[in-house]
Amino acid sequence: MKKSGEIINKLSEQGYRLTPQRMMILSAIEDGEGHISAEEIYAQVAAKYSRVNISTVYRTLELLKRLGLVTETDLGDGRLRYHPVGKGHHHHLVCTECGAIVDLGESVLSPVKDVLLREYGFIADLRHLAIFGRCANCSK
Amino acid sequence: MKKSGEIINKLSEQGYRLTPQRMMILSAIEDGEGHISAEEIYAQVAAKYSRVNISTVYRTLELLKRLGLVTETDLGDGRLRYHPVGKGHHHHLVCTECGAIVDLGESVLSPVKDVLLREYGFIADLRHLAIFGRCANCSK
DNA sequence: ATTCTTATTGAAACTAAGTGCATCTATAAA
DNA sequence: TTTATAGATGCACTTAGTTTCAATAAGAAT
Ligand SMILES: [Mn+2]
Ligand SMILES: [Mn+2]
Ligand SMILES: [Zn+2]
Ligand SMILES: [Zn+2]
Repeated sequence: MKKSGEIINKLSEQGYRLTPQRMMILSAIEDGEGHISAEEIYAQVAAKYSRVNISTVYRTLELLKRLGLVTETDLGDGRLRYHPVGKGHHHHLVCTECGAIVDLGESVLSPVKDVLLREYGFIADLRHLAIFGRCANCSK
Repeated sequence: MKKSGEIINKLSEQGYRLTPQRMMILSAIEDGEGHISAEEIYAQVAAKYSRVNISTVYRTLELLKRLGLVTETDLGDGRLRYHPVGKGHHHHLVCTECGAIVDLGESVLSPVKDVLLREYGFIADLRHLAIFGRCANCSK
C-alpha cells in the first residue's frame, strides 16, 4: 500500500495538502495494474474509510491529471480509466466489434508527437491513448 | 435543408426505417459546419417538431456511428461532437490550457493507420480525432 | 499547544448520455 | 387499401461525472 511516494512528494512540493483521502486514493491508483476506474478507486477507499465521498475521488483525479501525474483514457466501456504515468507509457488498440484490447508500444505514436511539435509547436499528450477500430479477427 | 441524400440512401438500403425524426436529425447534422452536439441537434429538430425526444437523437447518432456515417469526437468541452464523414476527414489539436483548436490534415495520422494495419491487421478509425496537449503559445 | 487562513471535503443538485419497456408506426404482405 | 409486424419512439429512470456551497481540517504562524 505504499510507493505513492513519487506522487506524494510532487503534491507536497506544489503546496497541495496531503489529506488522508488523497493518500488512500493514491494508494488505490498505484496498486493494481493501472486501468482503474473512479468507481473502483472509490470502492477501495470506502472499504477503509466509509465517510469518503466519490466527488473527492473525481476531484483528486482531476488534480492528478492536471499535474501530469496520471493519464485518463477511454477504453470503450462506459467509464474512464486512470493510469499512473510513473508506470510507463503505452497505448491500446480497442476493437469496437468484439471489445478486444491489444497493447501497443509507445513508439507507434512518437513520430506523430515529433511532427506536431516541429510543424505546429504543439506538445501533444500522447502517453496513454486508446485507438478504436476493428481487429484482425473481426475484419476478415 | 437537403443533401442528406447520401446518408438517407444508405439507411434505406440497409433496411432502416426513414422516420421523420431521423430525417430531421440528418438535416441538422448535414447543415452547419460539423462539430454539432446532440443537444444542438435536438434543439434544431424540436424547433420544428416539438414532440421529439432527445433519446431519439442519441439513438440515431449511435446508429449513424455504427454504420460509419458520422464520426463522434470529444473536443474537450463537456459534450461529444458529431461530423458527417461525407464532408471529409481531418483532425484537431486541442490546447488544454487555453482551449484553442487547430485544424489538422488527414495526412498526419495516415502513417499510423498504415502501420497499425500492416503490423496488427487493425483497421483504425482515425477519421476525426482530437489530440490534446499544449499549443505553441501556452508552452512558451 | 493554540490560533489562523484557506484549501479541501461532503452533501446535494445538476448535466450529458444511455437503458428498459410499453406504445406507436414505417414498411411490406395480403 | 387494409392489415400485420418488427423496428423505432417517447417517457421515465439510471449512470458517470461536474458543480455549488457551507462545514471541516491541513499546514503555517505564533
Ligand atoms: Mn494501458
Ligand atoms: Mn472537425
Ligand atoms: Zn475484434
Ligand atoms: Zn493554448
